[in-house]
Amino acid sequence: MPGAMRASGPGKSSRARASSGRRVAKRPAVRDTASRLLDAALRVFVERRSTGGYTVHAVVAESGISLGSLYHHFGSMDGLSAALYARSMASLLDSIGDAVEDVEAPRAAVTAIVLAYLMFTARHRNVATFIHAAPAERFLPAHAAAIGADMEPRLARIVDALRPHVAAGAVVALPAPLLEMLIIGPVAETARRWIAGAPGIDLGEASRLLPERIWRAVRA
Amino acid sequence: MPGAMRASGPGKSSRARASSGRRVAKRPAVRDTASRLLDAALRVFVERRSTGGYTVHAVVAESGISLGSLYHHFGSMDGLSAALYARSMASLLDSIGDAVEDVEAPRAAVTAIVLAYLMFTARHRNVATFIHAAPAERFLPAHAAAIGADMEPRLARIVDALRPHVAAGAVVALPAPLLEMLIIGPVAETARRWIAGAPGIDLGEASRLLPERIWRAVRA
DNA sequence: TGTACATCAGTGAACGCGCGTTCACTGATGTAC
DNA sequence: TGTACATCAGTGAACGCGCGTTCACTGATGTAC
Repeated sequence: MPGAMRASGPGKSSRARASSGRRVAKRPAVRDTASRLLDAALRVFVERRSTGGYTVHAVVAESGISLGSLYHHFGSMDGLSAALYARSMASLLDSIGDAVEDVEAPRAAVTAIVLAYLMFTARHRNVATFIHAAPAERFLPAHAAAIGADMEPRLARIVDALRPHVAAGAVVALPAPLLEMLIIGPVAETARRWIAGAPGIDLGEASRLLPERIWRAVRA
Repeated sequence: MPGAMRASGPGKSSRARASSGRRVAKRPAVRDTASRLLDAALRVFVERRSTGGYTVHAVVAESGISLGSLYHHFGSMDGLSAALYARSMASLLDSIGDAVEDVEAPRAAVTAIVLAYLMFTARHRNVATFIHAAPAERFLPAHAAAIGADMEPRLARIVDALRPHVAAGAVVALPAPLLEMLIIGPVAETARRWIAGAPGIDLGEASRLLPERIWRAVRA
């Protein structure tokens, strides 16, 4: 009985068939198993967090991958959560970094950051949900160093995009963290409430109205 | 052995002595037991959340009040958490409401809200910690209605303080939620990071610099 | 006033469930010689 | 090339701990008559 319905998931067999290149991949890549576990963890977190259903056993059932394999790759449930957080933050920060890259005008740069954040939230709602909820979970402190190291260069890329405009006097010369609060604060709070389903929050409306107002807050 | 160290906590006996009025309170008021449990819950949450130590048994040990009494008053662990959240939010919203009341000028009103939020965070760090972390816990959905009813009039008081300035054309006529995001967003994010111990976040500095910038974001 | 009863705050041992974790195992692939 | 061994992804039954909750109880106070 155990394992009866598990033999041929959509994963291994179909992928082996699909790779019609030089070498047939008989053993699926490590990345595959790990990222399928992360995908399952995200779904379970978003769908069952409110009922306390975010558990190893639920992730294992959702992914169709064995419990032992999860521990083989991530060491612990907290390790899995930390890896999911790192992957989620990387995705968000890269989206913003890509959007602001090569934007010359200061106002356009601020607008690009705001719109990229809101668009990411709309397009990857589950990821955004995890990003905003995860810091309150208990896995963070233990993995803070690794996560910080992963985020640092991605954050720096965004900060660097604004630095010349501050130096040139186009953006107000505030301490960097406060400048970040003025730009990210309203956007993050909007995302948070939209995710929570608060009434009257419309990401399209926010995208139209917030950039102008945030620009006014930070221009010199 | 059990109960040996519990007989004469600072609570009952000293309070009975202190009330030297007409009638000696032989049985401590219900509010006392309930609020001592809430106080203990807050301490336990702040001190042990990161290690998963926020549990009924920990709250009971911290408070010196029996487990059965906790269930008598709050019905469940989630009920206790929800009550703590309602009390915490009421405290924050009342602080802001008091600060903005009777402030005439629009700019002064916005400044008062910002400063009241930051000052509350600095003065009641534990309460602010709970306010920001609690929405990610699982007790909220079940008690959302009761908590919302408790918050509604307090929130309305703050919104009403700004409404005339929007009507008079001194504050930009944005949808109410977006106006709220522009004012509360940077402040809430600053508070969150300060609580998390992020480097470079200084509430005094934020109090000096943010009001001016937030005012620029929302003035017409 | 005294007696009987109802109400309610408060107690803490005990329970059962479900959680994260462990571990002995299989089998495929890589490596040495 | 074949043989022996090492490595590593993957498996799932089993375990023990600690969590939230229950419940039969005590004793103080309020109420009826």
